[in-house]
This record gives sequence, structure tokens and C-alpha cells, in this order.
Amino acid sequence: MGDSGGTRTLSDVTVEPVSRQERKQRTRQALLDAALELLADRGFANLSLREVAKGAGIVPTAFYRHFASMDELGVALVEESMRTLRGMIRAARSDSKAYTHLIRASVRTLHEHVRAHEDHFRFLTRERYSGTGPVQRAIGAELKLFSTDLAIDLARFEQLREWSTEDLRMMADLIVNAMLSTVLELLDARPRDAETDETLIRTAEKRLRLIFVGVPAWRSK
Amino acid sequence: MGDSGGTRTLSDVTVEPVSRQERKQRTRQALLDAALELLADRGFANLSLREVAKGAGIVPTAFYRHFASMDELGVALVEESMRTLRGMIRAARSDSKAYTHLIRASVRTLHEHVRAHEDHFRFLTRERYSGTGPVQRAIGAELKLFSTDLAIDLARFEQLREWSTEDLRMMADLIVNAMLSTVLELLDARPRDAETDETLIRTAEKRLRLIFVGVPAWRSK
DNA sequence: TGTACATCAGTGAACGCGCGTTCACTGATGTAC
DNA sequence: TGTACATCAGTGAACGCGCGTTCACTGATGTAC
Repeated sequence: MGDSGGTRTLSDVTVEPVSRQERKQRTRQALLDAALELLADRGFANLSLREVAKGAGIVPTAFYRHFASMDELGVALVEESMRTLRGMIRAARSDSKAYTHLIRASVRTLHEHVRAHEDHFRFLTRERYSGTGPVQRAIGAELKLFSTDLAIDLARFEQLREWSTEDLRMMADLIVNAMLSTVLELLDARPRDAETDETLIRTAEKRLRLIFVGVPAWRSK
Repeated sequence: MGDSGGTRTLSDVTVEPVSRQERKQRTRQALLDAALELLADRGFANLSLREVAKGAGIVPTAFYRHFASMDELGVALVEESMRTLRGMIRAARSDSKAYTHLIRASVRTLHEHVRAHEDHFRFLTRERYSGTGPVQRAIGAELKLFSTDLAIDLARFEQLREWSTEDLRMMADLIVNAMLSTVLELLDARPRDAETDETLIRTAEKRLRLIFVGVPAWRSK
């Protein structure tokens, strides 16, 4: 469309110039986005390379310019989703110190982030236990790290200062599990309205409250 | 082999005679067993009809004499696995009444049943959240029923008599979730020895104890 | 700035493969008489 | 008990399809001079 001389036409300018590197990065992202979209109602293991390539608007063989295999794309998807999860945890951390307020703030933060990034959370929670593979291993490793971090955070609380590492890990696992099931409930929520969300949030808060309320009465063995 | 007259040879007796109906039932079971075996390291959605038929020792087209589709086999697998799960719950119920002993007995029962039917528990826990389909819907429905039953059981305890239905359900969900994560831990346990199992059992007991220990301090809102 | 060459994201044909499903069939089991 | 016919679990050939992967290619972008 632009003329063949050294000057640029208007259309050449409005279509902002991008380097080959930038274009490649965009296609890569288009592949990740297409995969996430297809994952809305299927497991990762049922995703085909050809479908994902088609969704990203490229020919199947061009897929290999970006990933050596679907598993490699899967692991990239775990990394992308984990960035979202870590963002949420950072946000939750920068909140209150008191027990009750902390629970409320944490659950609200969880709710906001899940609703803002449903695809990432759906991917992580669904794939977590769905078989064996690089994707599942990557998720398992990250969630274990996350649980360990939470145990360290818990150790800072007055009432938990005396707890053994084992007990702190046990409690952290229980909390992570309760949170994960809240994520799944939010993703499957029907109908999709504020009222349903509020009910789920209330239950999530209660679950955490029941766990924390037992702390003063806890004796390790 | 056997003679053509009215008498039976020894071999005719040892190879017990089976009706056409019985043979069909056996092939059906062989299909279910073959599927469970293949599910050891894959999700149900990645199982092919041809593989399952091959595993059962029949030709692919004969599959249709037993199930109209793989989904139908999947739902039959849910039913079979749920029978195992219900057997476990019945066993757990026929135990103690005191809090502490109940927790210990329940976790031991869980452990025994999981180890005795790893394939059923692996199937149920793995498929639970792995996408959308008849299999996932069947599992979700059964687990919801199970959680409701547990809430009813909880209502019988002295300290929980005053609790609202909502709070009882919340607590039941928390317990079911903790138990499910114990099942997953047992199935993924490495190394596979008594020591590892004991550690997991101890953690599972602690998780439940932490939940129950909070009961006296609980105030609904 | 202009030219000649290198790079490389994306193309399109082709491959062999396992898939679900159809169809007409076989032959052992079951049943009616 | 013996015979003739019905039932039906399992067979095997065949189909069209989407799959992952290979390969030689194209043509725009980037670089060296």
C-alpha cells in the first residue's frame, strides 16, 4: 500500500512500526492467549498445537518458532499465571496485621484477583492435579513454595511464635487448600452475580476464621 | 476337549460354565479395569476408546456392545469408584463418638481404603476439577451429597447442636477438602513406605484437630 | 543514502498415525418345539 | 433328546479426520559497507 520511495504514507505511520523482535513477542503472546481461551472448557492435555496456532492466527508449523512443544508452552503458561498469583499475594501481604481484618482483607483480595484473571486461576487450579507432566510439576513446585512462604509469614504472629515448623506447615497447607477451593467455587459460581460472590466470600472468611479460632487452643500433640 | 456325550470331563468342570450374560458382564468389567489402569498416569479426557478396548482384549468396535461412548464408561467408572468411597464412609461412621478418637479412626480408615483402592481414589480426585463433562458433573454431584451428609452427622455432636446449617456446611466442606488433599498426598507419596504414610497421617490428623479445636471458640458472626 | 547480503517469522505441501464410527459378517450360546 | 432358528458379543475392513512433525520456500526486516 505505501509508495515505493523513501517517504512514508499516512497509513504507514498510523500502523506503528515494530521491530521483528517485537512482532515475534506479540505472536508468542497471541499463542499464550489463544491457549488460555481454549482452556476455558478443556484440560491442557486436550489442547492441540494446531488449534492453538489457528487461534493465534498463524500456520501450525510457525508454532515451532516460539515453542519446541506444547509442553513448553504449558510451562510458559504456568509462569504467566504464577506472576498473576504472586501479584495477588503481594497485594494481600501489604494489608492488615490483626487476625480478623487480615482474613477479611485477604479474602477480598483473592476475590478481586480471581475475577480479574479468571483464565489464569482456572488454568492453575484445574491443571494442578490432572495427571503427570511438565505443567503439573511446574504448578506443584510453585504452590509448595507458596505454602512454605505462608508458613514463614504465620510464624511472625504472636500466638504462632512457639509453633513447630511442622505445625506451621500443616496450618499453611490447610489455609492454601481452603483458598484454592474458594478459587474453584468462584470460577464455577452460578449465577454470576454479586450476591453469589458475597455468599462465597462469606463462606471463605468463615473457613479461615474457624481455622484461626482454634489456634489459642492448639496443643501440638 | 470335553466329550460330546452327557457326562462332563474334569476340564469342563474346572473351566466353570458361564452364560452369555456373565461373559458380557466380565468384558464390561475388563473395559472398566483397563480404563482405570490406563488412568494411572493420564486424565480421562486423554483416554481413547481404542486403547481401552485393546486393554480389555477386544476389538474397538466391540466396545459399543457395552457403552455408547467413552463418556458413558466414564460415568460407570464414577459409580464404581463412588461405591468404594461410600464403603469407606460407612466404615468410618461405624467407629467412635469422642472427638479425638473419631479423628484418629477416620484418618486411619481413610488411609486403609485409599491404599486398598488407589485407582478409584486417583480417578475421583484427579478428574474432580479437570474440565467440563459428564464425568466431572457426576463426581461433583456425588461429592456435594457426601458433604451434605457429613454436615448432618456433625449436627449430632453436642457442641455443634446450636450451629446454623450454613456453618455446618462450611465446616463439612472444610473437612472434606482437608481429606481430599490427604488422599492426593497419599497417592503421590514418595517414597512409598510406612514412614511416609505415617507422616501424612499425622499431618491429616493435625489438620482435622485444628479445625475441631476451634469449635468451642466459634461465634457465627 | 544506496546496495548487497543475512536473518528468520511465517507459509504450504506432504507424511504417516491413531482416532471414532459404519458396516456386513461370524459363530457360539440360547430358545422353541 | 434332537433339530431348526434367533440372538448377539465379538470380528475385521474401511472411511474420513485432525493430529504432530518434516521440509523447502518466501519475503519483509535487519545489518554491513
